[in-house]
Amino acid sequence: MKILIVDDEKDILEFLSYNLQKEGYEIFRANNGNSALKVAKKEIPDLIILDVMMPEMDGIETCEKIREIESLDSTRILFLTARSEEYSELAGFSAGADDYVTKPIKPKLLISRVNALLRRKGKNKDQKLIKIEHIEIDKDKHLLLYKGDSVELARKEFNLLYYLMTVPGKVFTREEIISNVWKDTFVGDRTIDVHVRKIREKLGDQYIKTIKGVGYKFDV
Amino acid sequence: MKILIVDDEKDILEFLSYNLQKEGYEIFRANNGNSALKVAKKEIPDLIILDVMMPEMDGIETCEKIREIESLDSTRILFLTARSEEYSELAGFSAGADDYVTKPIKPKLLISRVNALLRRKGKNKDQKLIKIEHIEIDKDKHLLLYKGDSVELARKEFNLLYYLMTVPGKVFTREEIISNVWKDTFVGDRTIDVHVRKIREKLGDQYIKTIKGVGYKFDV
DNA sequence: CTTCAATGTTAACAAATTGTTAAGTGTTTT
DNA sequence: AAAACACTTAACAATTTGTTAACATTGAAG
Repeated sequence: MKILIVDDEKDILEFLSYNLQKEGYEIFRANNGNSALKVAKKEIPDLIILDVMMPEMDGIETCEKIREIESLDSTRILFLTARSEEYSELAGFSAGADDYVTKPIKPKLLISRVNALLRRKGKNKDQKLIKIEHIEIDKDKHLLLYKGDSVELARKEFNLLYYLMTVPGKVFTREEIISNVWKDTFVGDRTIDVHVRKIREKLGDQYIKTIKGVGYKFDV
Repeated sequence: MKILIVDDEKDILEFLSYNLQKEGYEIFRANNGNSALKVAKKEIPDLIILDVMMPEMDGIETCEKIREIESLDSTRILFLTARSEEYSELAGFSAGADDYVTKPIKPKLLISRVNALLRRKGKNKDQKLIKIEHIEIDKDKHLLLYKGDSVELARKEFNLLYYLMTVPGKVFTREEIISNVWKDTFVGDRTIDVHVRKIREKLGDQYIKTIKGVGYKFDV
């Protein structure tokens, strides 16, 4: 994970770099907004730590400019702000910041916030588009294509198939399926079977395989 | 860009008008909440600068009323507040303010905040023109062309259709639609359906598709 | 090759969701 | 001020989806 630190004070740059490098992050630095933009465009960091108070272009403005850059739309932004500048918290969030930390900086706190931000970022990579042989499934569009033709699935059928396709070949137990597709509602024994049957009706029998005594899997 | 300044103190009105006019903005004035509402409805300013402390109707209340006016839903609101009135910061944001500046007013700071707000507003014009098959939609002109002919949609119908067309094919949940088209106002369950029906009446049934249990999508 | 638990199938029913109309309220235009 | 329009809601209709019960079939263990 790459982190870009932007501050006009050398001491703070050093201090942060040291602490975050220890955590295993790859660090880049800039000492003003313009140089930050340049580095960010080139390196596409996962996180940018911005000091609010900087001469020329301040953190807020830099943040706004960063948010205009398409390639950086998944980059997180964390602000450093003096405790007194209370306004910056609000302005910062409205400029597109994800979090902020007040000075004086406590390394432990900063690191935990950084870890949290990047953990949250990494987690968002659940696949929304899965393609296996002739079958494509797009969660956002709620669309299933079989050999290029759209196949209509009801919500539960869709969710069930999607869930099985997230790990092709893996056998999901009934228990796993219930807790992921049905969440908290309690349903009877045959419910899954009926849904599986409806999917098979529409897609053909060969894709969802029954492993007797274990569960179901999606396979080609 | 039009700015409406609302303050009961003549000096401040003068001071702000002078400074913002220099920046090239078209200025309107009001010295109380009621008159502000009248002018705003007529002129549809891009930004309203509101003093929090005013006799009769204060800034917060005025802001709330502004936010209830349909035609002003893309208008930004900036509060002027004395440093001491910290409560106003929170109340202001929850009333729908976009930013605030504390008195005493520093012209340079104010101007940079105003510029930032209006820049952000102008920025949202990516995708203001969407064309899909026979359907063209132009957000600025509030214009919808179907096979070259203009089709009149009411504001909510237009906003709803526009929102769905921003990502053709993607299913938008009712929740997403409510929070993007209706912002903070709370409306009942059937409201979306009724608007969808009206759009379908004018455009034909084939474009907005219902995904039962999930939401609606625009598709060709 | 039986046996029997697990799974498949069907249809009926229940539940959830959406569609439609009309009426009430508020807003804008004439 | 009246008329036209826009928006929301309520009430009910229509539709789709989800679940279950009842019975049939399957396939692995003995």
